[in-house]
Amino acid sequence: MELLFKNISRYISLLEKERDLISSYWIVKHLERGEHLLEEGSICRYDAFVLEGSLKGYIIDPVSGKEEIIFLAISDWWASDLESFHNQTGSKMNITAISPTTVALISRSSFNELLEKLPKLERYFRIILQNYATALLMRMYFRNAQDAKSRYKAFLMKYPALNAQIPQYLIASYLGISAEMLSKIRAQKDL
Amino acid sequence: MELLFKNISRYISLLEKERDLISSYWIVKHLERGEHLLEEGSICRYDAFVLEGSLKGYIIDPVSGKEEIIFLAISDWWASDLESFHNQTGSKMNITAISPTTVALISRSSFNELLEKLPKLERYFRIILQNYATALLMRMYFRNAQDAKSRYKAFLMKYPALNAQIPQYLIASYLGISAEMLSKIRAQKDL
DNA sequence: TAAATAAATTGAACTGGTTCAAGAAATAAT
DNA sequence: ATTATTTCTTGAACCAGTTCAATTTATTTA
Repeated sequence: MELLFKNISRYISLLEKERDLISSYWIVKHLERGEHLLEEGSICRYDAFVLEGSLKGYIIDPVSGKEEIIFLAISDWWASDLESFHNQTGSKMNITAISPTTVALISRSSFNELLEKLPKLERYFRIILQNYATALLMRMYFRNAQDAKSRYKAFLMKYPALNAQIPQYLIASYLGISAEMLSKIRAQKDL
Repeated sequence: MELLFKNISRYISLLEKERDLISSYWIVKHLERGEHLLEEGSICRYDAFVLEGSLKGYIIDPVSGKEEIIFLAISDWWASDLESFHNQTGSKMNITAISPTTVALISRSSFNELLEKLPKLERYFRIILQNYATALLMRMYFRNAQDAKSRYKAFLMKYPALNAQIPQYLIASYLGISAEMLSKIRAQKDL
């Protein structure tokens, strides 16, 4: 939980008793490799902050049955289906542990209650969403504007920690390229 | 400005004097067709809310010199380079009026001051950013998971107003396909 | 309303990346 | 340790969508 406080403290300052208040709203949960945090069709009951391990968020193509990676999350990242969590509607997404993982969870009702009791958290969430939206916009741009190799190079620069922890075929899908293509790119000597 | 209040009121309630306070922080500006709101390299000084008309946000490819549409914005939408605005750093983006356009502008310092005086606006911005991030994630997903035709069909369903107001070649770029391809898709009878 | 400019269309040649298939290497389970 | 499973690699055939080029249609502007 220390990790979450540290993350929040980057944007707003917290008093001792505010930390305690925040703490009381969260549940820590452990997931085995392959265990689901969210399954397609069900409602995203919890917003998750990753304390340790790694998760993948993905959509299964109804035709080919293939996983399309939507996001990857490791320690110090958030992982949930924003839409499903906030509207409490059925999710199109699956979230599954890639490796043994520990997450801090908060339910929708707790989330609302916590924000009412501690309105300055609105600011924290506003800022991290701002950063998230910026990152997403660039990720989308790069998918069309740059070829597979440049995208992988940019990914290596930006997320070395992800590259080290996540299997290559999932990174390929995250980048919007086939696993075979990424393998061929990595085989090239001029990276 | 009434449009902005209406937009905000969808998520939080505003008192008469709060509206007045908000009003005092905004500048209304008119842009001619082709006029720039933001140019690559310069700092995004204002966050813009579109009152009337249409804007395009785009990045010019350094190699081909082609415009890559990042976003399209019409009446009742926000339009700015979030990253450049919040960090006051040089932008990679251009924002230009597609047609004669009226925008409401707020500077970074006014934005901060306004949020301090009226903290409940944090909540408004948090929620619209949440929705924005959700929309972006889906837009990115569709670019890889669906073919050009399905993307255009989904676009027609989701943004009929955009389709009616924006030239076809800009919509093509927004969807991540060539103008020629979109022309061919539209020529097909089974849309 | 005519000339100039911008936008849309169409066809042919091309290509970056996919898909399929089959084997090798690495990792996990017993 | 050995087996089972998952991940990675490599090559060949293929294709959705691009690029280029030339023409038509629509929209501005003087």
